[in-house]
Formats: sequence, structure tokens, C-alpha cells
Amino acid sequence: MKHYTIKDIAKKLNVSISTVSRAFNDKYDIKKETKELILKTAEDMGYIPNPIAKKLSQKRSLNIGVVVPEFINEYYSEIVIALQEFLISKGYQVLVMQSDENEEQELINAQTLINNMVDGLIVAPTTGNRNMKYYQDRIKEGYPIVFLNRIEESVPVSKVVFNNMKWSFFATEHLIRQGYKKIYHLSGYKDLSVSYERIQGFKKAMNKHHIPKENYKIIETGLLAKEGMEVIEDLIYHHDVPDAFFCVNDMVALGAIRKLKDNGYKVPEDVAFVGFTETRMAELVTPQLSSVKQPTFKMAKKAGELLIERIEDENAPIETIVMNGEFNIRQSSVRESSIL
Amino acid sequence: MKHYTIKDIAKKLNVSISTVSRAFNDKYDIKKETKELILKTAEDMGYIPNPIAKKLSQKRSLNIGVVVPEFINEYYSEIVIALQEFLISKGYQVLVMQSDENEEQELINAQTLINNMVDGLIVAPTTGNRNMKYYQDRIKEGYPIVFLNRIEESVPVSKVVFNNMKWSFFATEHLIRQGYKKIYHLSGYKDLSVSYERIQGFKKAMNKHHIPKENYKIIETGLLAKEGMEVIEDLIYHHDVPDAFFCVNDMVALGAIRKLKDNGYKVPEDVAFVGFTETRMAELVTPQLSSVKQPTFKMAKKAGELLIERIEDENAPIETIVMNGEFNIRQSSVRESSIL
DNA sequence: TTGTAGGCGTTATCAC
DNA sequence: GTGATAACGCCTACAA
Repeated sequence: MKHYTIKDIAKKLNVSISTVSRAFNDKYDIKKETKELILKTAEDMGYIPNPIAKKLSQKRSLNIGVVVPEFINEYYSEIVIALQEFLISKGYQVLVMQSDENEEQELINAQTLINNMVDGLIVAPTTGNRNMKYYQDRIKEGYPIVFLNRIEESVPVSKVVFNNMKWSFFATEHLIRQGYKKIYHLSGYKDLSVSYERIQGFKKAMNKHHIPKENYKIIETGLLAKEGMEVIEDLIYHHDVPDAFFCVNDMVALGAIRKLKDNGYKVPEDVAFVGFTETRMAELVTPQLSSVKQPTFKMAKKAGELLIERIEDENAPIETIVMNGEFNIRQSSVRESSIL
Repeated sequence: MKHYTIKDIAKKLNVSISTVSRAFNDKYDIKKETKELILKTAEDMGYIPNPIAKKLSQKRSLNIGVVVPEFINEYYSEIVIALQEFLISKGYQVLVMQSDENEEQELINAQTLINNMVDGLIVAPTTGNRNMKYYQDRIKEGYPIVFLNRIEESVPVSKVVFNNMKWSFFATEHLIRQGYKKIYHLSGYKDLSVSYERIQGFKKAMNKHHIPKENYKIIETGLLAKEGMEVIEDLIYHHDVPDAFFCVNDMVALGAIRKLKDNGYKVPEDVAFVGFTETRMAELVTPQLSSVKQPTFKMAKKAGELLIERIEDENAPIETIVMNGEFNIRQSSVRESSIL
């Protein structure tokens, strides 16, 4: 079955190809009847405009590229879903590429998408910042990019971020107020901006409540359950298990909890836990996990809006949107005596 | 910063554009020195070939489209990751679109990708089959498509599927052998082929062991934890909680377990559980969840291989690959007396 | 209101 | 070996 082109339609109807083209692009004057005739025959023939050709001549694709560091953790899956929902409603298609937490892959992803002429890019950068030069160059050229999370201050670009410090502070303070004396923070990669900010929030709470330095600790981990487990093994080996943990995300918390249980510890009686970037699992596990919920859908939608503004008006102002979430307290971080 | 084209290079070097083009495509004769000179200047200028133009004239894109029904459940996230890893190693880029378990969106996704001239498509269809006609038409035209899971027999196309029936049978038989008398199956959407097959395996085990009809039941659910919870609410209301559940996936199992625990039931003492399509959560929750593990990476890679074969040789044979997994028995489905 | 013709950045088929 | 030149399918001045 051959792919028809406007040429085929033009020939069949004995009109010029430009007339046919115009029939598909409302912005030109064209007699109503010819337009309708053209659209109808096109429909009958099963004609589909070739978007590749359109891109080549128009220099725009109505495609938007999304680069995420991973979608193993629920968070970025949700981001992509929300982004797609919003952008489709605006007439764009969404092409997703994931970087597997690998800086080089991230660069290839961004380049591939830009080379494929996506009209704009939403990037959630992975660890490290060796690609910042590349992004800065594109931004200088006027290429529409919006960042989501994990972004260093240096780049002059619109971004949507979560107020990690504030909510990390709340989560930590909650543990302190519950009466836990020795609280460790499993922090994720230190060179990840979100981790850095959560660490700051943690420290701020410790300072505010004058917790002595020997009673808290920040331990670098990754973002996976496995890494939570490894830390616990190590702490048990060194007889250094604290009263409570505040974790960079739910998966790290769940891994740590598993390992503690396997070694006879009870949660929350012996060790309390708070997670972050709440997942659906928080309510399903036993004990249910306290966690900070991020407004994933709102963040994604806002990033989409900023990008579209920028695409449609290259002088659109650069904005940094800082979002807030909610802290859901559950069994994993309350004293037995407390009423939940 | 302007995007350079072969024209710019040609002008700068005082050669023709065809010479420049040839420098980038080894298959033509070209003097070694001119080639090297061209490649070097191109590099210096920061020239990047425009893939859109290439597509238009070559009719191939080195892009492959992947359509998945969702990536809320871990399974399809892993599939996409594995697919991407393999296809990138073969020189292709992977464009992912998700259908949100919506048939119409799936059709739009497939069309978008095909219109964007991806060289081939890997589709994991969502529930229902109203799009089958569309796929059949494309396949008849010789368009390379490979299906992953969830596919009806009627379509003559290569596919990679899991042997759901066999492993569903094993999982069910395990529950029977553990001595559970009354076993219910939470089945997912009945018109999903994977669900259908798992139901068959469940029934087969029941028949083999001559379990009387009043001692088993198949209850249709979705694929999310929420739906597992709803079923349990209903069963508790009707005083119809069995000894054991075999669930279409881990999330449904985890939702059901949550609801039972909230109502004072103990797992596995009062009610045992087996999940399917094992997730990372299976080992993290308490009790750890027995589940059937699918060889996700192998399945994705095989689908990628089949697609590439088909792209490179349109007469490549149509194959149906049926894969096997492993059944991991954990605490959620063993009698207290048993030794794990 | 419609047609002509040139261009988007490549590749590919001819000549030379 | 290399250079014109015509595709690829569409958009868009400019002319008519």
C-alpha cells in the first residue's frame, strides 16, 4: 500500500499542490468548496501528511523531547505520564529517552532529540554536571529547554524544583519531636542537587534543636533498596544502629527496613523511618511508611507549561518554580504511645 | 549559533555538496585526502548531519518506536530499559510512547511513530483489540512490527510472550501442595491475553488436583493495588475470605494483603499469597512475597532482535518465542510448619 | 482564490 | 574521483 502525497491528491483533483497544502493549513485563503473537496478526497484516499517533510520545511516538529535519568523509581514514570498527558492536550507528541543515570547517555539522548528537531526539551539531569556546558550552549542559541529537579544554579534557564530543604527539615524535625535521640540520614548521591538540599534540611533541623554532633550522621547511599540494605549491614557490623532514619527516598528506606527486620530489629519500635518522594508502596508496606509526597503531576505540568511558553515566545521570562508537597506521617515513625 | 549544512562545508572547501555527502557515507569512491579534509573541517565547524533530511531522502530513520500500555508497574519500565540498551548497541535510537492502558491512545502512538518514519515498531498492546485491524494492515504492507505479550493469535507477526499458563499452573499447584483448601485467583482484566492464560493455568491445576468447584473462584480485577484492596473489602463483607490467593501480579497481591492486615488477618497464617511478574518489592515487603519471575531483559532483547532481523530482511521468518521464568517461593505462601 | 517556483538538508543518478 | 541535478514531501513567497 503506497503512501499518498499531496502530489497524488493534486493530480487526482486537477489542482496545484499548493492548493492542496493550503487546504490542510487553515491560515491561507482558499475557497470553501475546494477545501472541503480536497479534505474529503484526502480522507478517502487514506492520505496522511508526512511529518518528516513538514519538519524539514517548517523547522518545527510539534514534538517535545523528555530526558529522564531513569524510570526505575516510580517518580519519573509519573513525571513522564503527567508530561505526556499535558503536552498531548497542547498538540505535541512526547518522545521519551532515559539516561540510565549515565551522563554520557544523557548527552546522547539530548543530542538525538535535538537533532531530530524536537521543538523543545525537558531535562531531568542525572548525577554530575559535565553536560552543563552543552546545555548552556544550546540555551545561548535560544533553544527552548526547561529543567526539572536536580539542577545547579549556574544555568540561566527555567526550572521546576521541589523545595527539598524545607520538607527535609520538616521530616527530620518530626523525628526529633517524636523523641528519637539518634537519627541518621541516608542521603543518596551527595553530588545530586536534590540530595544536597535534603542534607541541608536535615542539618538545619539538627541545629535548631541543638542535637549534639555525635547523635546524628549523614551516610551517602544511592537511590535503590539494595543500597539501603548495604548501609544497614555495615551499621549492624559496627554496632551503630540509631533510633531513627530519614532516607532520601522510599526505596532506600524499604531496603534498610528489610535488612533490619532480617536481623531481628522491630520497626518502628526499635528503629523508626521516614522516606521521601512518596511512592505507592508507602501505604502498602507494614508498617506503613511516613514520607514526603511531591506534587509530581503539578511539577510536570508546570514544566510543560514553561516549555511551551518558551517555544511560542522566545522572550518568555526565565522562571524558577519552587514547589511544596505534604508530609504524611504513618506508623513507621511514631512512638507506640502516640496516637496516629 | 547557526546549524551548518553540507552546503556550508562545500562552499568553505570549494568542493561540491555531493563530495561532502560522500565523505560521510563510506560506500562511495572518494579520494582519501579530500575525505579526511572534509571530515576534519566538518568536525571543526561543529557540523551535525540533519537526521530529518536524511530520513526524507533515505526513507529510513534508524529510529525504533516502542509502545507500551503503561509504565506504572515496574515490568514495562524494565522492558523499555532493556530494549533501549539492546537497540542502542545496534545503532538505533529508541522512541518510547505509553498508552495509559487506553486503546485510542495506543493507536495514536503507533500512528505517530510510524508517521515519524521509525524503521520498526515494538508494541505491547493494551486491553481490548480494536486496533488489531490497524496492525494487520501495516503488517500486510510489510511494515516491521514485533509484539510483546498480550497478543491474540489471529495476527501473523513475530511475537515474544511469556508462558503464562505453565507458570500460573506451577504457582497454583504450589498453593495446593502447601495444603491450602480454598484458593481464589485475582485475575486482572479478563480480556487481556496474559490474564486469560493465567486463568487457564489456574484452572488446570485445580482440575489436576480434583479441587471441587466450590473451593476455588476466579475474580476479575485490574492490575493495581487499589483493585486488590477493593476485592478484599468485598470478600470480607461477604464472609468469603479463602485460605490463599493467587494474584495476576504483585501489586494486586500487595493491595489485597494490606487490606487483610488492616482487618486483622495474618499473612500467611490466615491467608497465603502468591504474586506474578515479580517486582523488586517481593523481597522487600513483610512477609516476603512468593512470585513468578519473568525474564524481562531476555524478552525485551529477543523482541529487539526479531525486529531488527525483520527490518534488515523483509523475508525474515515469523516467529513466536515463548519464554519461561522461575517461581520464587517465599514466606507469603508457606505453612508455618514448612521449612523454607 | 489559485498556480508557479524555490527552498528545507540530504541522498542518489547521471555525466564528465 | 568529482560535480550537476533531480528527487524526498511539504511549505510559502510571489505572481497571476
